[in-house]
Amino acid sequence: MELIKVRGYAALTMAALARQLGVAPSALYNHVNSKRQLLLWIQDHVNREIDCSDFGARPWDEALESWAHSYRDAYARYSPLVPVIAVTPIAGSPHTVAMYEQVAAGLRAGGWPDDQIVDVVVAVESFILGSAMDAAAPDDIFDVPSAQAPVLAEVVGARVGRDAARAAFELGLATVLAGLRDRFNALGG
Amino acid sequence: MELIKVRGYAALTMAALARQLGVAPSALYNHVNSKRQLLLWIQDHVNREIDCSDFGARPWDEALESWAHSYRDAYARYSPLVPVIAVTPIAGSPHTVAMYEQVAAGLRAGGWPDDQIVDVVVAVESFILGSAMDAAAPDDIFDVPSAQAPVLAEVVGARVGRDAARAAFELGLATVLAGLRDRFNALGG
DNA sequence: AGGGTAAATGAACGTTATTCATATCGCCTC
DNA sequence: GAGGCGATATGAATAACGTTCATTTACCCT
Repeated sequence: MELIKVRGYAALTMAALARQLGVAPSALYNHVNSKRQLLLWIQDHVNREIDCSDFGARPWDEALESWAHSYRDAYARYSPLVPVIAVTPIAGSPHTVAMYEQVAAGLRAGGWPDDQIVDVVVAVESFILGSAMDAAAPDDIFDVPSAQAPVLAEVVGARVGRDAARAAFELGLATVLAGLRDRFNALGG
Repeated sequence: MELIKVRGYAALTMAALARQLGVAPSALYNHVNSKRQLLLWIQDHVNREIDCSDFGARPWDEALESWAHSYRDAYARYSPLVPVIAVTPIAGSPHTVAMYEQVAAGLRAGGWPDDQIVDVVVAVESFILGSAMDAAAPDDIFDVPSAQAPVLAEVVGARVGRDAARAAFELGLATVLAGLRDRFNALGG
């Protein structure tokens, strides 16, 4: 984790890690099966930073909101992990399992039907992980000559504020939560 | 593109591409600067598959819906590209720029204010790209021993149907669109 | 005292993307 | 038709990378 924080994610190589530990690269393989497994350990560790404490303590939508914020902020700092975690089974990552258990229990207690809970979680998580990747994008990603795309150039210029990725995330999260409340209220019939 | 389709994405190596073309690997560098640039060409080509034709022809929310479907389906087939496109400036990818121009113009014509259009697009796109990555995940990604996480195990079992990733995407997209309509209707004051 | 286990080592391998000096081919101009 | 130039192909080479393996070292427990 220290190596990633100091030198950046690309610097996390087996050789660099070994050097950091004052050890030969091959020695690492007495403790970890592969680099992929190492990344899974890191992912499970990062997931400990995610705050699920509002589930059970507050209404489901507020809990979902603070969870989403915490989740996005954690992976905005470790965005190269996103493609890994998106396709990796969670069994074997205890903190990850514990997180999902808390989220699922919170939604169930909030009144969501069992057969929609996973889809709701996956949908929200897809948005979160997409936003975390977007947070790693350069600020000028949409810059384009106005001769080529006049409308686009104009609306990009109309965007105000400094942290553009965060603003888009906030708008999107508010939108998702509003939509989920609509759906939830329509459940009763 | 043929190489990816037949052998899978991991098989797209500079050496394999050269062999496919009946040429030495080093010869490729007379035509492309790096593998990253090659991926950007592929991305721009994939973006041609995305259907934007409803923008301008139908209401903004319906256009956004068909665009999102088309976008997700395209990148569900090329999910390893997602982390690349999420952080790459669009200038220099003509079809990509044209796509965003059409989306931006459609939202503006639909009545969205200039200063929210980019955030709306980025938010929807984050959800789409997250969903595209999720589509590449194994079906049993959430399988977990029920002793470890009883609620989670139960709601995972309660999920019905075959294409789980698609179901989550449909639920999420409907949710996002509902939330956007709420926000749009609240604009007038 | 000795055996077994955990951990470290250096050398090696195969796979990447990428660079470079050199060579070939074909077209345009004189 | 000769000469040259630009575009392209080539093979050899390099630097990372993850990973394997046989071997040694160190230490704890009996």
